[in-house]
Amino acid sequence: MMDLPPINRVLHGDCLEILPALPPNSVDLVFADPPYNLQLRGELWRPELSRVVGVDHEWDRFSSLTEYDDFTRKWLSECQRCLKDSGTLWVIGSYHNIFRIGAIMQELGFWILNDVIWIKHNPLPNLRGTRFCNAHETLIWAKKSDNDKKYTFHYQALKAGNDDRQMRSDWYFPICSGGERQTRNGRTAHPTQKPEGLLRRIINATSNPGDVILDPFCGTGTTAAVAKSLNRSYITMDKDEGYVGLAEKRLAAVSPALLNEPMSLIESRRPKVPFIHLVETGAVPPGTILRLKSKELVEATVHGDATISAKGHRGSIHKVGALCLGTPTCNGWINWYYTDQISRESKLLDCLRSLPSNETKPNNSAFD
Amino acid sequence: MMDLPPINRVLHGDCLEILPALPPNSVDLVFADPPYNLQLRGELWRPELSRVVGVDHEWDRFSSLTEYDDFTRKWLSECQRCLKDSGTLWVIGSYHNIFRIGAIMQELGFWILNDVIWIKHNPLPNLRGTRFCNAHETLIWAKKSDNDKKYTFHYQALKAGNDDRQMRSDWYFPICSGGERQTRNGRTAHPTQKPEGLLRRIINATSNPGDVILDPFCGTGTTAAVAKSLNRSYITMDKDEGYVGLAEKRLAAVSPALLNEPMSLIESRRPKVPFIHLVETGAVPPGTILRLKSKELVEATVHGDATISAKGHRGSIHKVGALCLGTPTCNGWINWYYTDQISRESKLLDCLRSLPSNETKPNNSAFD
DNA sequence: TCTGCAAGTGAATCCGTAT
DNA sequence: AATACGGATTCACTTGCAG
Repeated sequence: MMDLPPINRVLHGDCLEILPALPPNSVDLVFADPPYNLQLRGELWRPELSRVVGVDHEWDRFSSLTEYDDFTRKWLSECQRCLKDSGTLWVIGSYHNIFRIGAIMQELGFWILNDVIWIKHNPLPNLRGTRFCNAHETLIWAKKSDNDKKYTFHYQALKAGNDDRQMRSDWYFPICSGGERQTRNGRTAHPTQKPEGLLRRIINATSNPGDVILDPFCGTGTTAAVAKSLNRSYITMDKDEGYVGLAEKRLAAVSPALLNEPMSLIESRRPKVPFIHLVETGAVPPGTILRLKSKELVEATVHGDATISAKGHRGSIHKVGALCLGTPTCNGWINWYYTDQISRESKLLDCLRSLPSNETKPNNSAFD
Repeated sequence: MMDLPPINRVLHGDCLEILPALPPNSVDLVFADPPYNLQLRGELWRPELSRVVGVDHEWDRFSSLTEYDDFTRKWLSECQRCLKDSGTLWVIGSYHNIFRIGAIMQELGFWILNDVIWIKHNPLPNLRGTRFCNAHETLIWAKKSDNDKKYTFHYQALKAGNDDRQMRSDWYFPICSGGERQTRNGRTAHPTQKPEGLLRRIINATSNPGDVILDPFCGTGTTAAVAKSLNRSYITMDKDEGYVGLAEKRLAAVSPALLNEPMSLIESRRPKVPFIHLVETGAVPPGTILRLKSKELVEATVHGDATISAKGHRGSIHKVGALCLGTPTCNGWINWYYTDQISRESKLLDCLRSLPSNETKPNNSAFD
């Protein structure tokens, strides 16, 4: 057991060996981005015949679910021991691993406070059209245990920074790219580097300056870099010596913020409501007739799948609009009119898009 | 074991007793909204499954977790048995129970296809200001097993309804309210009634008209009501006789949509012209030289049997393209160029198939 | 200096039918 | 059941270079 925790250094080694040597009840906040156990099979190619570089690294390979669970239980258990009673822990994962992590956390006695969804504006698309595009990752935020100790949560500051509305569990950040993305020999250094904005929100929201933050899976050192810039201390480690060196170099270039410097917090916007939403919520039920903004009268019928059909064409409001108008492109939102059922007025579809969704509810059950 | 499944009725009883009597391999789609407030051993479970009730904290935590796990394993296992090999299952939950459900699903051999986040426009705020506002719920979509049977997924229709962009894993629906909310004696009948729009998307996206949909936790009957309105059959049940009556009444008022084509219509594009057709009709006569879209010049000769040859390879436009490019796969239509005999321009083979739908890509900037 | 086009890329459990 | 093979499949963003 170490007498003093190894603060503000990047340790080289396996967290399962280093964590047991840390003193108990000494850490204020844990952020962990463990291997996801992706289990990729074949190669994946983009339609234009470039290959997707998947995560098929040694550190993400486990022989079985059981082996992954054992690994998870060990590092979570050690983090729990290191946490102060008032401390909290964040973990991030995807559907491959997050259910196992959450279940084990509950078994270890962690007290879940929230799950938070990081929604990516620019995820990798589903290239084969076989599933929904995987556009998010899940974070779990939990107390060390169901104790009475108060945990750090800057509710008011978060609210003030969020247009005076309380911060919700859906967070919007673009994936890490551009200058923030760490490189080695001109190539992406780590396949799963997390955006600094995400860490900035986590650390600002759930810790205080001077706190000790533990990240057992250092990678490119995002947690440590943001912690340092926000005047927190960090304890971090990685099995891969290359990442240790990279993180050390990155950290050397980070200077702590002087005061409450305004943080550049890059956020992406929430996606706009697609046409299918209006159909599903009953604002534009199947069978609705739309009219095109054109010289000749063109009428289209809305179908249950939110496609429309007119003049023998079927597809999206945009495609069918373009085909009917004979133009290469068409923004269906500002070219199709519907009849408002109350005022009997003809209105642009786009008007329905800006309505709060609770005003677009049907009063009848199901579709007739 | 029943000879005929009890289609389109609301059964009264515990799903753990009714499900075992259903025939195996008979259900196309399962939607389950399992409870986490359970009355077991005379003890009302709290939303937090790991709530410590008694003196022996460890024992109580594990006792309540394992009881919930046993319950979960049983109903999931029965649903899995009832599912066709091509069938898929949806479950919805919150951080209180979704991690246990997901972990058990993986242990039972379900193959997760996506986790999907239902983001609520109007969630209940966190009234005490102690956590992030819980503004979402998590859905898991999974195949019965890791088999090679094709599951139903209407990719193209979803894309068409989503402004011509593939549907993502973040879904936006307001919570159920207004006329859709079921009441009993003027009060909310069920605390967690799901919005019909959510079920509409699930059922439209992952089933076909005529399919059998199983919901082991009927509640107010949202799944059954939407299934009926979309011309699907349903099997559903509830322990609570009050809910059975309520759901029956609700269902009696639902009429199947008249206008309801299968979503797959949009996917059954007009049959495309095979390459041999172009050779036979003289559009690409034997002897034509094709050039590959690649850095080095690769030329191929078209033969009378619609094979091509280049660099010692002979076969389809796809196979030879892949061999010349060194890629595992290649869509020859969009990688081989021919010279238009009139304009003398180099054009993609795909142009000869002339698909109007390809010419009307929306201009994304028009939607911002 | 500015604009436009081409190329590159990101935690991915990613084909379907006929023989 | 296993294999063969035709051909279907991507979104938002950044960087770099040409003009």
